[in-house]
Amino acid sequence: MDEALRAVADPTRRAILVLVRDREVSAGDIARHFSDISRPAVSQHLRILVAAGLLDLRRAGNRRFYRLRPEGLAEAVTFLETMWSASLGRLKDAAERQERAHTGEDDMRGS
Amino acid sequence: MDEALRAVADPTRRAILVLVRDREVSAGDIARHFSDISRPAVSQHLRILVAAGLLDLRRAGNRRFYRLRPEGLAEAVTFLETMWSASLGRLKDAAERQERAHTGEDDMRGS
DNA sequence: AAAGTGTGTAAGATGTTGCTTAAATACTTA
DNA sequence: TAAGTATTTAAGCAACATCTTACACACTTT
Repeated sequence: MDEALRAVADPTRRAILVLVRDREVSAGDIARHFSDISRPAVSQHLRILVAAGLLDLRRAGNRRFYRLRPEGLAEAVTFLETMWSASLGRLKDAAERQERAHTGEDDMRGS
Repeated sequence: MDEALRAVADPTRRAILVLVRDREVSAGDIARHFSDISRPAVSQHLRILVAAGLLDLRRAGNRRFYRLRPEGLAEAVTFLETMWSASLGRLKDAAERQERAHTGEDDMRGS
């Protein structure tokens, strides 16, 4: 998870993920989308993403095709969702508190 | 989102988030959980988390109480889930391909 | 008001990241 | 096999992140 979250923390790498989400894209085509940084820079980002398990690589002749590997995000998604779900808990608590504040009203739900 | 994901990329900060997920915790109590790093280091992490919108701060007398602010994770969670959902798409595609491979079988589902 | 707690800020050392240019590798085509 | 195309690796550098120690601030208690 650590590696995946570190990888995803960089905006260029997030842009790459979006680019290869639905289809394979060659290293060159990916690099062409980033006019501001050099091809080697993109290549380094790709290496990091592959190492983090976030990208699948297929070598075909001259070229290398990258594609999102969503399973690599599993742990990161789980972690963030677990944290995120705390908001539901808080809303629920607030609702219960408010409900209890209505004096004399019975709570229909069990527990 | 960028700030939130960068904040979450650090393991110490993730540990802090877990610590304050369900309850308020004072800066000192948080720091006590990290025997390996100094109190000021923890304080700096707290500042980063607050700046990223991931922590709520309540000052009470001498102490400062921190608590998870799940809304701060909204964009990050959405992004990761969007990426993550690509796996569902892929499984669906694979299933359809396989189905089509069964010669002469009709596809019952529309589209 | 002085001393005691709890906490944050400043300054600086150290390690890490992300970029660039130059060179190397891998495969393809003439 | 020589030249061409696609891509990565190497080396070096500037910027940034994280830690530490020393200090400052804000409240509380005596």
